[in-house]
Amino acid sequence: MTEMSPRRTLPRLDESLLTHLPPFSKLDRRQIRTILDQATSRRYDKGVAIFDEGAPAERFFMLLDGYVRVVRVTMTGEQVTVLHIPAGQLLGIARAIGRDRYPATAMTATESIVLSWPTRLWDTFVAEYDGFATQTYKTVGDRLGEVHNRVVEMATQQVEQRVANALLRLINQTGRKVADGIEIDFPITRQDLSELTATTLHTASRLLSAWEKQGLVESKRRRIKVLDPHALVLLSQPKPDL
Amino acid sequence: MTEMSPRRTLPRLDESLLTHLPPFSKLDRRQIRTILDQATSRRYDKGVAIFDEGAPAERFFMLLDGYVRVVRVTMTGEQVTVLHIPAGQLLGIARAIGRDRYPATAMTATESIVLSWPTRLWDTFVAEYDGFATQTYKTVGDRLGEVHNRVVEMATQQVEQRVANALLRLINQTGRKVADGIEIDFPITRQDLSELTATTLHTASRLLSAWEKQGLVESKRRRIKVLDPHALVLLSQPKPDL
DNA sequence: ATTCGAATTTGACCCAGCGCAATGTTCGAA
DNA sequence: TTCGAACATTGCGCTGGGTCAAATTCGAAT
Repeated sequence: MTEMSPRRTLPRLDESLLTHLPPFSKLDRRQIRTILDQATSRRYDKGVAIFDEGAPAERFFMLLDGYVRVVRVTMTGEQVTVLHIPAGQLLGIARAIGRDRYPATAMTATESIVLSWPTRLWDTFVAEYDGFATQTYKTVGDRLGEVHNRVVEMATQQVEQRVANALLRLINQTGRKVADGIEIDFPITRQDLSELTATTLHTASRLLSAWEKQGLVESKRRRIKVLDPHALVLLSQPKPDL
Repeated sequence: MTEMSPRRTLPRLDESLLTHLPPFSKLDRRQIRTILDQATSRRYDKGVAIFDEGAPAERFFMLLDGYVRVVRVTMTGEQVTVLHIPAGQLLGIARAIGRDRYPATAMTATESIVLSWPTRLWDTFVAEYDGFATQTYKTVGDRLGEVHNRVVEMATQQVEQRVANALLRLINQTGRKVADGIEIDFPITRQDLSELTATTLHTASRLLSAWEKQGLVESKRRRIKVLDPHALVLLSQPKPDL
């Protein structure tokens, strides 16, 4: 079950895989073909590390499908999720920021499909492919912004607000509309949610229970469905002062 | 007192100002001369904004002397210091990450001297000056790492540890050795310290008082001197479990 | 010297949310 | 169908640190 699928280079990756993704969107068919031919494709099970903090940055990656958490582990062993990366983004781009080791661990939050290239090709990509660098740096900027937001959130918001916010972000990024609400379309445990919001499993569970009683959400094990997003938005807002 | 010194282009900025700074260190005299001739130099009083979150990124900056805090303001008006920028770094480089507005406010933590250029020149610099882009992106990477650290710190550490850490960082970055310890060589209030560590003025004050009683630090108003850095390091470490 | 405001200190109170612990539920594997 | 492991719920007690309030000290300006 924790066994990995073998790494393999698929004989024919379809070009349409990349044509819509920002870093490659300006390229022509031939260029994309070249890029794909140099890529390695691999599937990862849920919950495994794509690369580890501190390891030499030998490859860089494009997340084709799935979801990845960027995680840091403290000296005392607890995990903190620093940010989430959705499908369609590059990751492990240490090279872009002048590092030769990965600054954090990337771990799949769901089963994922990932392309990768040897880091050696990075400079080639930047030099040859128009818009590649620009788009990449835009991504870096977005991430910087996201992490800034996390800092602000953690500094100023209550746990309840943070959890509400996290849920909202999740349904925005990976929400799937269903009959009576929006469902997060991948398995997420209370534990995951607590790591996202820097709280404990217990508090997260209590909050979800409370919300469920109020009819805001509905959740079975590992599945969360938001029935009333607007009410969550209200919760995520700081309390109106008296 | 809150009056600003007039912006002015100094007739002769000395080239040695820039030669040692990473983004420019690979350039020759003539190139640096050109860069300086295009620069505007300006002094800022302590506590004023160099640029504001959301404003069009019309210029980018090099902090020659002083200290700058990158600050975000929440909808409810409280300030959160996201990171600190020491002299010798670029700032306001929205352009580098594909933004056309500043994503946060930069505010002087001390009196500061700043060079700036119109954003229009950014692409020129990147294109013409070898190593400029690379070095800049390294800076971006460092900042990303720093903010990551803040997230981890805030997620896992107690207030006491965070404040200890903040002090240690301050003495590392701007510490001045004196007879019986290391002094932070710019005025810093308890308030400042609390914003750095996401706590309250009161708690920060209590902690410093306690440490002063134990002989770890010594502080008059706006001045902090660390007598026993090692003890602080111990405090900054998570408690050994029983 | 006197005044005034900013910075600091300290005490008293209180509560969000963490730790602990026990129990219940769901699901996949055998 | 049974079993075990992973996931979830909930009660209870406790405390770190936030809030409120008041007093004190320092420094700079008049």
